[in-house]
Amino acid sequence: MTRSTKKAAPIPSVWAREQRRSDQPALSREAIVREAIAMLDADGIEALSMRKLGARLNAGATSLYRHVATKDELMELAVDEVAAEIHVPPADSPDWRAAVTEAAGSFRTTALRHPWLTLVLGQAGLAYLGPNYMSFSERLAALFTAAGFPEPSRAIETVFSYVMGMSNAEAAWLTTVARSGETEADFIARLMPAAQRAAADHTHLAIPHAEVEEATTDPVALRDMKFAYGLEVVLDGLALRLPK
Amino acid sequence: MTRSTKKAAPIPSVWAREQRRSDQPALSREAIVREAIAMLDADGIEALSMRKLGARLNAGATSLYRHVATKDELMELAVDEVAAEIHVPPADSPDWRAAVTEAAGSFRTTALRHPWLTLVLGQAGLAYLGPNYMSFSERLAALFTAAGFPEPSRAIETVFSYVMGMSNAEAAWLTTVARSGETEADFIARLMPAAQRAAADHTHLAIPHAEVEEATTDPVALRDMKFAYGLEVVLDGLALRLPK
DNA sequence: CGCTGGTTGCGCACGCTGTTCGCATGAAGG
DNA sequence: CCTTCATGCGAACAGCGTGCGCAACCAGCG
Repeated sequence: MTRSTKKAAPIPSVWAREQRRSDQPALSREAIVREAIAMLDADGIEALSMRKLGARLNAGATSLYRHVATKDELMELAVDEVAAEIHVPPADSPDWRAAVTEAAGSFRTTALRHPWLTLVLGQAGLAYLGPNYMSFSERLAALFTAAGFPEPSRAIETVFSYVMGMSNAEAAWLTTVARSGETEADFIARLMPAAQRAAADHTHLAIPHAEVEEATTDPVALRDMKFAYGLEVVLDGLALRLPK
Repeated sequence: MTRSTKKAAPIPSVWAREQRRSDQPALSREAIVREAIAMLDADGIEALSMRKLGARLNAGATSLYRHVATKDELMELAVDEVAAEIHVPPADSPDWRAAVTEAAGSFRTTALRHPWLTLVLGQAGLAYLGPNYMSFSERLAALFTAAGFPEPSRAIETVFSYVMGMSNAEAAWLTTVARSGETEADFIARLMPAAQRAAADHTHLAIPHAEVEEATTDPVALRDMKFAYGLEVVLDGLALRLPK
């Protein structure tokens, strides 16, 4: 509590005036974005408000607007900041499939670490031209070009759509789990009876016993496997289109 | 204007009392959901508020809560209503690839007709157990099972993730275009110089001339082609996993 | 040293949101 | 006619993003 901003005196008095404390780093765009990301990660996308964010920075809500034009702009900054965490192997990697798998996995783990990422990305389309996001795109393009694809952007859109769709669904699921306050396995175990009952009328929706087993013991591994499976499918399909 | 709800008299007078008009279908869950979908389609997801929705139905905002528990529930109802528009061919179709292509295309056109669909779907994970959505899942499962996939849910998740990711990106793009008030081709033509300039520093992001040409003349066909391309890739990859 | 101009923080206020509560109305059943 | 019940809704609450104008500070200059 470096600054005690009690509202104390409702009467405007020169004497009872708070001193401007210039001890801490004050307010900066970097600090604001960093704290916003922390709040988004911790409490989800709808828990972030300019007022709460200001409070966490020992500042008033409207002070933020000196460094950030609008809340939407703040979200764009947060997205671009987080985009820096995505690792894309260099274009001269010997094995393009391994390299793409690495990039896709890196995007996924980033999206799961920041479950709001895909939501914000989906809401604003291609309006994100932040430097980190552009360099991410650039590296992807280099990778697919080096792999020998005649139309790399087609291949990129295909694999990226899959990765995005899967990550988005997983992030939404993890958000639901987090809100329940239980572990993923416990949450699944609790919901399973209801799911079985709902699937009872629909012949083809039955869940195999083995999957129920794994979902309640190691749900993380199950999700990892599902993601890897679909990615292999997409890469197999793409490999067919590589000129020999 | 069947009911003129002027606030007229601030003094509660028995004489100046509005007659309860029971001429129109009044208020019903169906009517509310239908009108909500209309508003969502017309003005986007953030333009829908309970007050505006009530006004469109010649009703007060809080009256809606007699038929709908909360706004989130209303969105779930809207999603399920719209899910009925998705067409999935019967399981005994002779050509499974054609059938899946049809289903995927139907999902995409539905998602583009209601650009808020993927947003809502992504925000709430698997919490959607509406009857229409379940029957959609059931039909998909039947289709992939009949096609001969040993683990149909793997295949479904793969192709659905792709379709979802692609549709979401397209819907976001179309929303941006719609907000500009221009046609898609005009919008692209206007943004192209900026895009070229932004890509100038990034060697691998150059956009082929042919694509620029088509994007500014027939953007719809270009998007159709991109979607079809990626879908073929995924289906090729899946076909490799079909037991011969 | 004093003055001045620009930057930064912020209290206030506006219009909007989802939702709760309690009351008033009309229809239905006895 | 009286009672019960479902329905509509006005008022109110807490919260939101954000524009405005003032107060406090810092840098540079005379």
